[in-house]
Amino acid sequence: MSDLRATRIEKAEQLRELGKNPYEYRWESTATAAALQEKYADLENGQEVEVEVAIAGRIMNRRVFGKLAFFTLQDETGTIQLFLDKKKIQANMGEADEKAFNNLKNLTDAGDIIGVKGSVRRTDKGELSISAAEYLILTKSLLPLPDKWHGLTDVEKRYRQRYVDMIVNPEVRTTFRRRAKITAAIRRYLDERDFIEIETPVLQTEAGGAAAKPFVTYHNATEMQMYLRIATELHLKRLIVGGFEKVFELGRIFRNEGVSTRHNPEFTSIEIYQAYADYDDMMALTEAITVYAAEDVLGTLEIEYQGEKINLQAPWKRITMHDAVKEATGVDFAAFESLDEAKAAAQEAGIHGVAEMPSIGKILNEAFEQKVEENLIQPTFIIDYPVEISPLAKPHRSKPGLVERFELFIVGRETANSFSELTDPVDQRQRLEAQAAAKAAGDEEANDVDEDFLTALEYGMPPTGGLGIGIDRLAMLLTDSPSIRDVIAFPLLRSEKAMQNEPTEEA
RNA sequence: GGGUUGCUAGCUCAGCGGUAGAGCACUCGGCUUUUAACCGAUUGGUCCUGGGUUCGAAUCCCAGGCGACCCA
Repeated sequence: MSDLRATRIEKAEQLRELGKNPYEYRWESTATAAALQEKYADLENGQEVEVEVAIAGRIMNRRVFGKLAFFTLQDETGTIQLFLDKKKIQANMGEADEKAFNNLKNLTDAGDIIGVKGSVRRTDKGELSISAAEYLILTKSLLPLPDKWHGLTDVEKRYRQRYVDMIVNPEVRTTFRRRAKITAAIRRYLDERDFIEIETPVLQTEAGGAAAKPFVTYHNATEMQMYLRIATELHLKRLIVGGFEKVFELGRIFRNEGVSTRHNPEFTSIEIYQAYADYDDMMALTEAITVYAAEDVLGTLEIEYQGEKINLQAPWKRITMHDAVKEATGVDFAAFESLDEAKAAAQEAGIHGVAEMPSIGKILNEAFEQKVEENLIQPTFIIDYPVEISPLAKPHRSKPGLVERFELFIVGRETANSFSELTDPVDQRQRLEAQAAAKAAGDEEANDVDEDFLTALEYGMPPTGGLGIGIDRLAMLLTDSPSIRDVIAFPLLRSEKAMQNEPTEEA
């Protein structure tokens, strides 16, 4: 199907022969489509305003008559019609180009990018338009746009060729504009409170700070195997040791895991650490940041997600993991003396896959994931986790066996995770060594001991509250997007070409 | 990992064992108030790939590829 393309290359060539550059250098606009639509909303049909405006954008649609043409022009803000009258264009451009109007008819296509100068007028039929006096073709497009009516709906194509998706589905651009506003709002909020953003390494010799399988890579010059970070936690804590009291990093994290509507192997988190604070402070901060971002982006705290009404008004519900599980299953895991007792009760309550679990804490967590998580629609802090699943959190000040940790759930999804950070280097070493042992025993989500991190802790870290927020999931919530791929501009997809060169160590 | 499902023209889709189709887009002709412009004519295909069954396969079967949704 190179016919269309060949025709357009030929048109570009014709433009060159006419002394025009089909790939121009610059254009100065004085207006945008949306601003004009707003400013002249009350202009009556058939009325023209004698102002000169300059605008540029992509031709989305062409309706061409013998001596008159209507183009739909799209810029980043929206669309506006071009009213192209042969007489007017020839009167203005005719001296230099006697075929100016015909060239517009014959050498432009839907998809081309064009600059236009003219006056503002509302046509007899009521469409606000720019009545063109002159135009300049800025970029000749060689490929046809998708069907002007049905657009681009093939999901795979939309992801693989997101630029086309963005051209023809304006709501996609709205989503990414909103996502940018979310991250900007969060940074502004933190900046105003004297948090500073410090960039920590993506390439690391030890992956740590989370339970996840890392991507492995190799640095030639130092002959080191390296990992892409799975969290920013351990380096941000080093900064706290170093004397910073309020730090954060909003950036990309990599986990070598599957793809789903909630997971992409690279995603964005923000981790925030505040010295002399604890997880109660972090709960308040989580609420404040989310509320601030929602108000900035949506102007309201009463939002709708996939048809469900969500109220972000703080304070949010807080409930311990034990109580949440007890409410849902009737089982009180705090009451068990032995692992077997807990397993039996869990199985009785219809919780699957607990037979091999090594601790009551893991069973509790499993019960939570199976019976509670998906029902946490309104923002809810689940607090006080078992120590077994929280190797970086400080022991609870009053509840043995638990740590001071919370996770935030909204629309059934974990959206934030936070602790009073563990600052005892001896305790921390024991817990990391247990993780390393688990890795040695085959747990792919466990990682080795980061000795340098422990050294840092031994120099002394102040009491610290830490918080991680999943930016993609927050963006999904605030853009009403059902899939994480909708809020990632270029989500990971398998290569279209079958790859034969993948190394698999699986036997 | 399992289940369901999709892949046909640039786009959106129909065809489901008997000569590969429609609308839009493209090309050509006509047209000064259209907005899915209209009227007329034309053009356009690795039916995802590879095997198999059959006189005959886009269609049925097997394997694979790339997606989507659901489940553990």
